[in-house]
Amino acid sequence: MGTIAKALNLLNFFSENAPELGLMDFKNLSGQDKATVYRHLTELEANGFLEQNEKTRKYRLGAAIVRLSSIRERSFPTRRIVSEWIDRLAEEVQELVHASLIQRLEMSPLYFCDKSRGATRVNFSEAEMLPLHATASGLAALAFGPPSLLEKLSNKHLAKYSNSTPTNFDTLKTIVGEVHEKGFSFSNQSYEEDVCSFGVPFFEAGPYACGTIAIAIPATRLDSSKAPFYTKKLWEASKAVSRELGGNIPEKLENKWRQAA
Amino acid sequence: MGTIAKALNLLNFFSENAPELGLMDFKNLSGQDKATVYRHLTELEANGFLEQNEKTRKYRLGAAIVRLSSIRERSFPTRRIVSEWIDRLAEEVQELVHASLIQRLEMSPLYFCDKSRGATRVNFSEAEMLPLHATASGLAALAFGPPSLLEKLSNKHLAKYSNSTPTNFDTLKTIVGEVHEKGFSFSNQSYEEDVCSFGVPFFEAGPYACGTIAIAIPATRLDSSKAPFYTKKLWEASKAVSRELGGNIPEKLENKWRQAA
DNA sequence: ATAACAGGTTCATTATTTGAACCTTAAGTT
DNA sequence: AACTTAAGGTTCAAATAATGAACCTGTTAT
Repeated sequence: MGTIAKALNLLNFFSENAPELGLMDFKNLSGQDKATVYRHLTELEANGFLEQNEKTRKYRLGAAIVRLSSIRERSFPTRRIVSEWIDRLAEEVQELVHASLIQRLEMSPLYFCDKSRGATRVNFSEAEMLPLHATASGLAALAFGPPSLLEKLSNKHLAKYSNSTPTNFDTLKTIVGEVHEKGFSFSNQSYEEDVCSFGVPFFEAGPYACGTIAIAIPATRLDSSKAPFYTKKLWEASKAVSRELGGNIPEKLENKWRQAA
Repeated sequence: MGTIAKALNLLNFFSENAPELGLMDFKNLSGQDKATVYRHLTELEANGFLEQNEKTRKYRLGAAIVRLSSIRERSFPTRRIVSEWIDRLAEEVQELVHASLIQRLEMSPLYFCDKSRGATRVNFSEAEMLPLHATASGLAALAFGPPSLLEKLSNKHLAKYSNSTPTNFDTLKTIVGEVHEKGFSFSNQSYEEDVCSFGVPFFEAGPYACGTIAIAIPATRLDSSKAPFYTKKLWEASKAVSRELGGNIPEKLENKWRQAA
């Protein structure tokens, strides 16, 4: 891991629950030497990627990130477009809905909205990258994203998150094949115990998905008779999002959705 | 400049007009060796800060930036809060309004909205950092932000952007004193020829401003009798934004505003 | 066919990053 | 008031990672 990666990786320790971190937090979380971490933090701060609280000396994500994000969103307004439809979908299904983008061999959360009403709710963090092989999002990405994704997983270790996580590549391949066949993915507590989810891909340009939309539901609340309702709503949302992003649902997939609905 | 700074600096070449850049663009813009730039780009991409268009091989800002920005905004929703009031202010004054945050010795654009109707409009880029000594934003930051800002400028070269840019530190100090006295800043084409602007500080925590709000107007359209109207509207917006951010307008400043209005 | 150019790669050289140890400040304890 | 602890921050020789000239590859234009 090069210096740049080490420095950027420090930013990944922030989350909604940990919006401010001190030098020692970074040291412990990253396992790097204090001096190294300190220099990286200072350099990130000098470039506006971090800001330091003068009093507590803790660091928080900086203005440069908001500025760059804003530039990206003005040219590729993925998040704005996605968020509108996710909000609507969350309202309709009354459950947590999230959208994520394919980033290397993980899914990077882009937006989420939780309108669930039951006694329990799914814990979702925008800071946490999602694995491809263990989540409905990831499976939809593997089935409809660039084929190279699945290939690249073939020689990777598939981490076991729960009893139902597919850890064998051939099993995964079979599952992905089924997802491709059905036109949506389903995860039964394969990432987090007690959470089930449905996922569909969305498209920005070219024949392969750039991201996914998923509904996550506490397993105890899942009513399997509602599955067709969830998938139908996901398809509608994906079509809307893809259209607005200037993307096309591949013809074969769109036919599948039309027939099933 | 360390490796990290060199890599992060590459991200600053993006703008609304240049949302995608190729290897050679970065090489020319940064003046660095092609191999160096390439490795930096790859490392940024591996960490999600860039994405590469498979066909054109050009790079654009990546999903990680949007994700991190979203984490920051969920904990410190500066941009969301500011944007609401900027939109409203822009509607009221029918001119370009922007908010920027103090970042080191520059102002980092946070949000802007242009509702101007005249024949000309101010060209504003979210990608471009604003100098402290030559813009209304910067002067408001110098007058009401941390006093260390002005101190740090004392041994810096003050770049001359136009005939009316203050390039002498003592002149600048006098101007900043006047801004402090009046409770708002005014720039008469001191950054861009043909653009005048009014600026006020806003507050998040502590006694010093964290950012500024400014109205930018083509010089030819400026009606000086409207100055009291602009400053009054700016004060209202700053009070609203600061309140929502959990900040306080320092008592002396608030009194000044109350008397002038 | 060939030239021009952008993207991408290599490897010996060079310069930067690294980390153990040290310093400083603030808060809590005796 | 002296002591302890822990966090932030700094130093400098040693070690490692970054660098850039030259080279390769693929695409486009003539």
